Amino acid sequence: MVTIYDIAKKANVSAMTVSRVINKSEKISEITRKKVEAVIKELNYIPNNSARNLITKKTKILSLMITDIGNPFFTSVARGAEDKAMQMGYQLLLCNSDENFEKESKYMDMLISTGSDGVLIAPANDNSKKNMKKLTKHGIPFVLIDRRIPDIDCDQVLSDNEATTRRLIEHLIKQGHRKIAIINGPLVVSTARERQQSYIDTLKIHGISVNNDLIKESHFRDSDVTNSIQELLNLPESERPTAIFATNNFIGMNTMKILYRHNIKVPEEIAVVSYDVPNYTENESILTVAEQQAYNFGYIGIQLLIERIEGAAPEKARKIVLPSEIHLRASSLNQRD
Amino acid sequence: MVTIYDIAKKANVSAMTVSRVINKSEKISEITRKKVEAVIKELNYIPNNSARNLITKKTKILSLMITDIGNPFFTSVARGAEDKAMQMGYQLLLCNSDENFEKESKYMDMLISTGSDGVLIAPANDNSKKNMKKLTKHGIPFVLIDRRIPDIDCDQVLSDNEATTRRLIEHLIKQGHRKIAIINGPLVVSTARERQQSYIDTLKIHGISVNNDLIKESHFRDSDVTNSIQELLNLPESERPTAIFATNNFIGMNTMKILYRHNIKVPEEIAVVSYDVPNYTENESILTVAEQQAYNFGYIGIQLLIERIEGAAPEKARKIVLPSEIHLRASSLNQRD
DNA sequence: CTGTTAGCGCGTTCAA
DNA sequence: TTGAACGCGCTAACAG
Repeated sequence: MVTIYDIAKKANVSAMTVSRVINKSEKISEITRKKVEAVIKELNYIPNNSARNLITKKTKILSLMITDIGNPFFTSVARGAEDKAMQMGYQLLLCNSDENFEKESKYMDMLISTGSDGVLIAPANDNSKKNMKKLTKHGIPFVLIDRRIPDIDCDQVLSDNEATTRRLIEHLIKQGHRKIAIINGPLVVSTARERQQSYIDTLKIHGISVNNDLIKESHFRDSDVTNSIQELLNLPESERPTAIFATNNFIGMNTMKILYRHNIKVPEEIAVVSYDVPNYTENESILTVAEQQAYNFGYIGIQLLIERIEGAAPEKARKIVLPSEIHLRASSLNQRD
Repeated sequence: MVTIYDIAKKANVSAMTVSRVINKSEKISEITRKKVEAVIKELNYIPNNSARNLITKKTKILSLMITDIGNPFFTSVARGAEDKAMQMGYQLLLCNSDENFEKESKYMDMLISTGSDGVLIAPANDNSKKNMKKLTKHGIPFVLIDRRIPDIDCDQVLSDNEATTRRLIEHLIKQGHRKIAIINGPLVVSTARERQQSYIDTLKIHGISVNNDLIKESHFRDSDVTNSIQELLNLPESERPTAIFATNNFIGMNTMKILYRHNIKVPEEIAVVSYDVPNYTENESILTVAEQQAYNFGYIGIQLLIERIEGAAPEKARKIVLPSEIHLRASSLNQRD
């Protein structure tokens, strides 16, 4: 391995001078700089980051903690994060928590050990608070995306859960629906809570009483909605929903799949709307969706994070809310429209 | 920051003993081990990898170089890679080359500097050979996935391009098609070449002459097939294809989209088959596809890589070929079937 | 089984 | 503008 000492010897300078050249110090004569640079190129020297990190405590590595890169939403988040990180000279470590606090914790230790300069995180659930405290204790800045955590005050990039849900539900109401079911993720996740609250509030505003039999809790990942839908279908005619609000893309996709299996016509028998889109690369779906700015969650998140790391951020935590765009499609539109 | 010395002092042992406990050395008495572990937990100690790497020359970081995490194929690859890496105690650095050699090179320098223990790479194209040589020069093992590179002998995980293409084309021939077009990626990519060769060979075997007007070169990413399809449609009736073979998922998806825009009925007017699937999370498409074991490309690739890194691999390079599974769907099936 | 010594490659601090 | 000494946190090699 080539070290600064090898360079120093060959260039007839001290190691320190070489170090200065590498770190683009100003206080180097043009002549010695050229000389050292020549030797560096000649010997194909690449600095040892481990040694450097040991002193500077900086790695130029950021961690991206998401629940699953397989979810198209997070795939786009990752792409946005990656683009910004690369642009700013950082590299990105990928972590999939699978909505699991323990797995998240394990990653957390690894990324602290590696010396991540910062973490962009969509926390598994409210328990993740412990992991956030751990980061704080280790002096590692983090930015929350998609999901907030009670009592954690930090930079955040969030969806407009209240407004988007309201628009989705009001759309259904306008289509004549009064019995609207919600199939949600676990309520230990902030987005699930906020979407559910907005669902309830919107119904009430429009004078529709909330029926708890129409509120189902499933999972955002591995969202097996078979039982939920079966229960909805088993309800007496008077209660049976004419529309379903799926609170994330997987739930939306699986809801469509299961309804299809039950030979239930969408939207004639049951209309469906989904928060977030099942597939960001395709656009031919019949599903009415609220499309989030997934890419920007990552891109802006990393931007906030780097500003924080490099001391370019205001002391006060920043909260960015990214509005969604609703695409009305066949799954929720009456034919007469 | 808590160091092994803090632990040592509090546990009344030497730093070395603490180090041994951390590294799960066998030669530690049960009693001292428990004692040390207790203090580690109490002080929330997390090892500093930079310091450790400085000595061991290992970072426990692997890099995954793919062309685009936004491509569902590579998303699954990434998930498989991540799972195996995590399981083996490694972390994964994500790199998107965007099918671009220059971008790949830039990442290459970064990951060498960071000290990746190894690289799992789907190379941008044949030019990537230079980057492979660079890795070799720096003693960094790598495993090629999806795409091979001429004259580079190393562990590889590849698709069965020849056989899968042949089965796809023979399926079309059996459906009565004789004028079969191919919309391909750039021929500087091995998979494009192999799929095209197999397409040509299969036609010849079945006594169908190859018409160069039916061979179109597009891109695997940003695959704008508008022109290619326009040209195909402009062909005189006698030459106009009755079927299209799309050589990757994006091309397949976009082909469907453009045909739809042209109001061309699939499969009645033009049948379509695609190598690789546009969406791994959904299964309701009408597109006939060859589904690759994307997850295993990543999972097995990382396995080979780690074996190589840890000296557990045979000297001879290993070549794993993962067969695809063909799903026959409406886009290529005659109604009378 | 445990401890001591030395040094990994580099940047900080200070002196020249 | 340049250099010498020191130490970051840890582990290899050896000694006990």
